[in-house]
Amino acid sequence: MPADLNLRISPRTVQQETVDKLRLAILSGLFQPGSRLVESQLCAQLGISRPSLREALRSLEAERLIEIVPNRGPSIPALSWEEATAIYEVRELLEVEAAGRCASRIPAEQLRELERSLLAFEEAAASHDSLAQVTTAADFYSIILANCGNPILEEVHRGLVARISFFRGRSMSLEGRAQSSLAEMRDIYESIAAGDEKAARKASKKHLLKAKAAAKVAMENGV
Amino acid sequence: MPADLNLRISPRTVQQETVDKLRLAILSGLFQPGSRLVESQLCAQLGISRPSLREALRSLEAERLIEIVPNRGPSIPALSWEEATAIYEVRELLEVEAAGRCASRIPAEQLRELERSLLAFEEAAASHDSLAQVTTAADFYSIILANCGNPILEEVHRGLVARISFFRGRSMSLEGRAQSSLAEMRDIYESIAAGDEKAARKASKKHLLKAKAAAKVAMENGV
DNA sequence: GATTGCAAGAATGTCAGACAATCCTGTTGA
DNA sequence: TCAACAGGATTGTCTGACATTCTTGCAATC
Repeated sequence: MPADLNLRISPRTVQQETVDKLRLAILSGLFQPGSRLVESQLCAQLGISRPSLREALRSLEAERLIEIVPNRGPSIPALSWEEATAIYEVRELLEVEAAGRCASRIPAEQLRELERSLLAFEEAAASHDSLAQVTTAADFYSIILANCGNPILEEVHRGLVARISFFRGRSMSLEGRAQSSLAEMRDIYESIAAGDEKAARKASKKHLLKAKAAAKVAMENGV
Repeated sequence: MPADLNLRISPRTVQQETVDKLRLAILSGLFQPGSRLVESQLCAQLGISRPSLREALRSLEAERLIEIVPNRGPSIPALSWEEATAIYEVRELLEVEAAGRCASRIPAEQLRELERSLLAFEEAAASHDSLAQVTTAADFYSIILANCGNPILEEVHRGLVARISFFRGRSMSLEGRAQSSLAEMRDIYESIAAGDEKAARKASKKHLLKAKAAAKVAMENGV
């Protein structure tokens, strides 16, 4: 029996469920940025006790998905454009690196998976379902990050992307953004498929810069 | 009155104090890797209640400084060399970028601060106090990261460095490591002082590669 | 009318105690 | 020797409580 086969069934605790539910709610924009989360209300809605909720909130605070100010409680942080820019810059650093590494080491099976996710995004881009666009695009990146050979890169990237999900939904719904995004992602895919590390980095960098620019436009339009 | 002047005095809560105390304890190696942290014991030692402790533990879990397995409780993760390598690689990515940016934008006052920290490390290197060496070296990086113009870069870097503190103490006590580390750091400082971005990146990269190699040796020696 | 001061209500920070579910360990029995 | 089991230890979760702090509306003052 392989040693790394983890047979432990990890029971899902109330706190884990709560973190997942709240994270999903935040990422899908259920709460307005700046709005406060009242513990007693959340307890009632989630059907859990206050200690369990507070543990979950501490986890989300450490992920920077919420802020907790002493004696004021938790709230959804309003991301400034400066912060978003900083995140995009670091994300670029990580994603470019991941794409480059991925080009030289992705297994054939995973490459097919990447192609599938590209096709899924193509379909979403053709429709006008911006939620599907964001989801399928996220899948595409996830596969790249998961195959770059560095789990930390993946972990950090996931954390950062979560924090700018607010902008990604809005920029994707800009006129023509989905289509040009598709073209850029196809470039990335083809560079990786060709095993061309340098091209993959270049394509990835270009994509990120355009995504950042689109996010800026979306923000300034105040969509 | 400037809008960004934060006059709010933020009261320190029990949970914050606890997170800080435990983090410090973990980083200074008070707990053996793999050892379990028993809630009731920690409560007694810290003089706090279990709910407060559990909140603090969730924060530390999200920072990846401890692991919490359902029904087994918190423990200090034993970092494998593969994980440490992955962290060193991402750290390299971030630190090289930060050094490069820093070279072209650090204010004169902060540059002097950087020089002071270099001198402090020099002093520590001359002594055989490896704790002082790690501390002063950390100060040196902190100043670079704080002046790279990207707070996210700094934040992510801090999180990663914390996780490999275990190795840094050990590698610094290798024969001659402190001295060669000093030479590398002086290179970085001088490149930054000269405003030479390219040289700063190069020097930073070289330093990181050597640090990683030293950490590997330290680990294999099983110090 | 605008501002200050105050008081009631709401929300948070923290604790104590409880109990079921799970894990760990040593003993017993085959 | 190995498997089953019993007991204690530990965690997951809840309820309830209370002091402290924040918020808000109203009254009083300039």
